[in-house]
Amino acid sequence: MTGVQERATSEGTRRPTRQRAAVAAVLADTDEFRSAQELHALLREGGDKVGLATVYRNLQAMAADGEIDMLRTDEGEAVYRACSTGHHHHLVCRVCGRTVEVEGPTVEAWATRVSAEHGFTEVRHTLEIFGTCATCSR
Amino acid sequence: MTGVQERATSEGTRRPTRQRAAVAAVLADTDEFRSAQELHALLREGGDKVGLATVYRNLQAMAADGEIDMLRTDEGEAVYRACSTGHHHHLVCRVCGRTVEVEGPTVEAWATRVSAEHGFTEVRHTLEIFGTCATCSR
DNA sequence: ATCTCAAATGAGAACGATTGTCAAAATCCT
DNA sequence: AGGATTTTGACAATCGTTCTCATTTGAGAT
Repeated sequence: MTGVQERATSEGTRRPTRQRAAVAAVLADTDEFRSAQELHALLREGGDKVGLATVYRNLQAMAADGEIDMLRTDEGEAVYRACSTGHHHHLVCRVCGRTVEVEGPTVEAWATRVSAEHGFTEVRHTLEIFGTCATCSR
Repeated sequence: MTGVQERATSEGTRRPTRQRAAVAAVLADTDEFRSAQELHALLREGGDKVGLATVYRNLQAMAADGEIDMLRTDEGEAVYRACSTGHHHHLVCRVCGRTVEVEGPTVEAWATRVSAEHGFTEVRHTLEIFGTCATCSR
C-alpha cells in the first residue's frame, strides 16, 4: 500500500528510458524546487517531447526511490529537486519561495531518541519550516 | 495576493454569522486536524446547514487571522485545527500505520532559532517521523 | 420597526493539479 | 528475431478548492 520497501535505496525494477533520462537531466540542471508542470514546460522548451503524465510518473518513482527530494508548497503543489548529498531540511519563504537549506544535528538526535523510546526502527523523517523571509517581510 | 496583512492579529471587519459560529464550534470539538470537507460533513451530520464554499471561506479567514492552525497533509490536502491545543508531531509506523503523538520542545526551539538566524518570521513547521514500530519490526 | 447597503451565503460552474485508462511503442530476455 | 512486459502518450476523469452571482443577512441610520 505504502510502496515503501525495507531497502529504501533499492531502485526496484525500473527501465531506463529516454523520457526518464530527460526528466533526471532537467532536474539536475537547477538547484531550485520545481513543480511537475514547470519541469514539463522546461522539457518542451528544451526540445524533449515528454508527456505530462510521464513526467508525473517519473517524478513520483524517483521520489519514492529517494533519488530526488519532494515537498509541498504552501498552496499544496508538489515540487521536486535533485537530491543534494547529505541530509538536511528546508526553510521555505511562503511569499517568494526562496529556500534555505539547514542542517540540524539537534533534530536528528531528537528524532532518533524519540523513535527509540517508542521502539521504532528504520526511521526516517521529514521536516519543513515555512515562514516569511527577511526581504519579503520588509 | 497572499492575504497576509500588516496586523496579523486583527480580525478585520468580519461579521459574526450563524455559519461562522458553527464552523468554529465543530473545530472546537476535536483536537485532531480535519479537512474542510470532513468539517463540512460533520456540520451536516450535526444538523447545521452550511454551504461547502462557506466552510472553505471561513476556515481561510480564521487561519489568516491566526485563530486556527492550518497545514498540508502529505497528499497536499489542507487540514485545520483549533489553535489552542498543544502543538505536537507524529511518529508513524509505515507497516501498520500506528501513530504516536510526540512533543518536542527541543525541535520547537531549534526551529525558532534557525528561522530567526535567517531572518524568517511568521514561521510554522511540519515534522513527521516514519519508521517501523516494535511490533512490526520483528 | 423599517430602510439601506455592504458583507456573507449557497448552489453550482469553473479551475488546476494530479491520477486513471488503454492502445501503441519501447525494452528486456531467450 | 519474437514474445512477454513495462513505459509512454493523449485525453478523460477525479478531487480539492476557488469563483460567480443572485439572494439573504447583519449593522447602523431613520
